[in-house]
Amino acid sequence: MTEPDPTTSIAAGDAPALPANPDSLDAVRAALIDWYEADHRDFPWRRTEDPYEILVSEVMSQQTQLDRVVPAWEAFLERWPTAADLAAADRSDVVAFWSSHSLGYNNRAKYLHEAATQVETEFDGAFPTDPEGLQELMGVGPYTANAVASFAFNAGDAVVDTNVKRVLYRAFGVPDDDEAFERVASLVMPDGESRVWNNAIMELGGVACGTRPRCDEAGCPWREWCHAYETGDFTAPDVPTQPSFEGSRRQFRGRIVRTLGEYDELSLDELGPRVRVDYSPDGQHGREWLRDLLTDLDDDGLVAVEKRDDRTFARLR
DNA sequence: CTCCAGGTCG
DNA sequence: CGACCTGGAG
Repeated sequence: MTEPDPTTSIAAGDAPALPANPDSLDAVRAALIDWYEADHRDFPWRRTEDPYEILVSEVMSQQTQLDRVVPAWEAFLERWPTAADLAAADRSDVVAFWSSHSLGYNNRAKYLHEAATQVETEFDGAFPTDPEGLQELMGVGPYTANAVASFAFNAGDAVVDTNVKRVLYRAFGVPDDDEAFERVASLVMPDGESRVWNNAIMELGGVACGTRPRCDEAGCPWREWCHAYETGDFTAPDVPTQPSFEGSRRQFRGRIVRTLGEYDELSLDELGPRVRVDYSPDGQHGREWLRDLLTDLDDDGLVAVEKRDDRTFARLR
């Protein structure tokens, strides 16, 4: 019989990359875990295995840079230390907290509150421990379910986010295809090691293999196997560029929620000028424009709109 | 100006 | 598939 060829690619595509030789695959795995355990950023949620605390960190991290998440995460947990505490809170308080801490996407505050309620009412106060169960929770999709299962219970599959995709694309020539990323990510993760592994590969994507690669500065543990390091081609998968936030509908939705978080209730003409300086009741950006935004926020369950005495009032819901 | 742990819902 | 959020860093 022939010896296994150590350069054979497991990844699809034409770039030879991930070693098929089991010994080499073990070496690839061990190198990353050793690198992570030797030194990594000390985020506070990496010191807990409480699924509630992990979930809060994951939801916050999806939209905000990690350094800015830390103080918000600590303040949130100080105010609502457990899922039961959060479930018992008024949703408007949770949304107001979210907005005042500039955490973005107020809908996620609503989802988090709803998820805590589900844990209390549908799961008897105990988080599901596997990704399938976790996905039952509002606002928890495949990504977050895997992350929580991994970091809280060491029971997840490989996490695939844009960081992981970029690492796999560069290092092993995995084609820019979601199924290929899932397959290779799952293959390279050592069985039963989701907690340390997912932390480690995301750390790699965050500090060594970002948009700007820092292979040598960060002491990347995969240099000897890395296709990009060998060729000098550090192209990364295309990430869809998002429309500018400035002046967008989203920006004004955010301002409305933040403003209502500071008041009990406001009429249209009280709210308008606080949301945009060029508000004029009958102008281009007037009552009609504002009422349209409030209607959507009402539909999203974030704001309550009420007509009284021929006037319209809004409050956080 | 673009990028950043962008993923989830309807 | 479109909508949803922020602001600092580079």
